[in-house]
Amino acid sequence: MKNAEIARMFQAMADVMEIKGENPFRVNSYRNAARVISDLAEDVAAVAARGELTGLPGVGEGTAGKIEQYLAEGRMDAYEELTEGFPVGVLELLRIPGMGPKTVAKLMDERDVRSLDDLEKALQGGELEDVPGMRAKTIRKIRAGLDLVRRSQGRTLLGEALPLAHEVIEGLRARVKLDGAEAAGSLRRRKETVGDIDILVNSRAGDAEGVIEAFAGLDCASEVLAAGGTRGSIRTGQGLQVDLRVVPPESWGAALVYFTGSKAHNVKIRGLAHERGLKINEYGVFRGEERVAGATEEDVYATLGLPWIPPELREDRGEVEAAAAGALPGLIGPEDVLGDLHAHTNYSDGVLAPLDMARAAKAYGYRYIALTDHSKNLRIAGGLTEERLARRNDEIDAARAALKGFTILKGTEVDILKDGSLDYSDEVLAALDWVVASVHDHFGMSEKDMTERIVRAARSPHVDCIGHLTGRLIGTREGYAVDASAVLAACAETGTCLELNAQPDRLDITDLVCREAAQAGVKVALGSDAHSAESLRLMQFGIATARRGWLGPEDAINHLTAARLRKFLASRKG
DNA sequence: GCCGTTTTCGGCCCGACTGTTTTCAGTCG
Repeated sequence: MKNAEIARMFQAMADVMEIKGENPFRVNSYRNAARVISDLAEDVAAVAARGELTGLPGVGEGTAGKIEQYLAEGRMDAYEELTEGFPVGVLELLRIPGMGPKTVAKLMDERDVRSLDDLEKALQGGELEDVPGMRAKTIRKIRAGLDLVRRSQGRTLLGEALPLAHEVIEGLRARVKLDGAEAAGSLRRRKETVGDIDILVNSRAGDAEGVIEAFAGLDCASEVLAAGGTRGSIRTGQGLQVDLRVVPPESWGAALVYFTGSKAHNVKIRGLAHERGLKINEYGVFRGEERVAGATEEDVYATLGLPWIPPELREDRGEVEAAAAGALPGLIGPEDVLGDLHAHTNYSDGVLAPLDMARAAKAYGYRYIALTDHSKNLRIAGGLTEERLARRNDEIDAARAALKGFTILKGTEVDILKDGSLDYSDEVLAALDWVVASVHDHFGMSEKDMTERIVRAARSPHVDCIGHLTGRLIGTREGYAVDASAVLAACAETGTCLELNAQPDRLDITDLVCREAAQAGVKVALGSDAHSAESLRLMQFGIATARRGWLGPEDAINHLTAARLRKFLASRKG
């Protein structure tokens, strides 16, 4: 599947055009194409085969032609022409907060800065100090931004890594027969970012070489770093390293435990093994020379007197003690999430009409969806004036009539203004079923001011939920400074929910705050923040984070049926 | 480059904030 690769190319072309100062509308259309392709649930090649590329929103003849050329020839003239002679490192510079295309172009022209390393040197040498229009504050901001990008470098979002891991495993299955294959490591623990992908394959020694050979021959392998008897290593087009290990059946469970980690978790269970006179490694559990377990994870944990521990918990955050005490939490799963509580329609910045979005949610298996379009303050995202909100609500009424057996909640993602007041009047908010309140501007406030701002919103009787608590964009933007505990305390007092935004680059609140919320008695509201039918499936990353945060079904408000949810909301307002 | 029950050409992407300025350019959501 070439979706990610093609999306990346359009994104890169947009970046280059922007630095070169080309027509911003044209740039935007490339970005739009990139987003549509990466959001696509199916293989873009399948869409192309049906001749339906131009049916995708924002894809016209030009874009379709480029995609078709890439699918047919593995290259794209437009991409090559644009990027020829353009230093690849320059695009990295755009990831620095506060550095946009103009600044990048200026530093390129005036100081020959062509990469993060060049920028580092220029900063150290004080070379930026006499660049026109650049003074101490700007330079400090760039310095801080560079540090942030450096820190996050080498990590890939779960949302990118997981589909890639599936692709690798499916690719292997298509070529060789496997008894079992699973992604281990931080990916299996569903950490928000991963450094690389570790894949284990369960196969007899005699078949190992064929597996490695198939692995090295995968479409996504742009470079083969190693290919031995039982291990292989490739690098994908996106620059992500994938390691493969072939493990014999008798060691499968032990290897899974060992390579899933975390390191701290493994240290802990090795300690337990030692107390029992056992030795545990990636090949099995041993008493002296004798292997006493190893074929399954359950067996391995059982030799330590423990039940199987879900991978998401394996961080040495008390899970081993809880397991020993028979007190592991029953974790929330996809089947427990009965509806999505954050989604946009084409009234604001989504792509589907309310009825179509509801149909998509129903097809996804939900019983309800909250349509939470932006409020008027957020103009760039098509925030709704009161008039447009009323029209959207009328359209929801019509959609309700057309879609029996499914509940559509009239919602909003209302901006929390600078002073903590809301972007709609109490009257407007009172008429809605579900109100998510989010911060979208003035990120630079002090922690004290930001906390007061959000707490004030949380205390509004019309606010059902605080959206993306910190506003972070993983690897791109630090969240705003906010005292999560203070917000939790306010939410606990008023019965306001806290959103777990499932977008893979947000995952906001974090796993740790999830756990704190549950302890504080604050319900978590899972929302995909979907802007299209395809992005409804991003919910899986929210669920993964909730599991890492030890949440059970009852900790999430989405576990309520539509009727109970309405009752709960009514009781809050009453 | 895309798009069209106002348009096949001319809009689309607006406004606030920041830092550098003395009237504005760049970034961001």
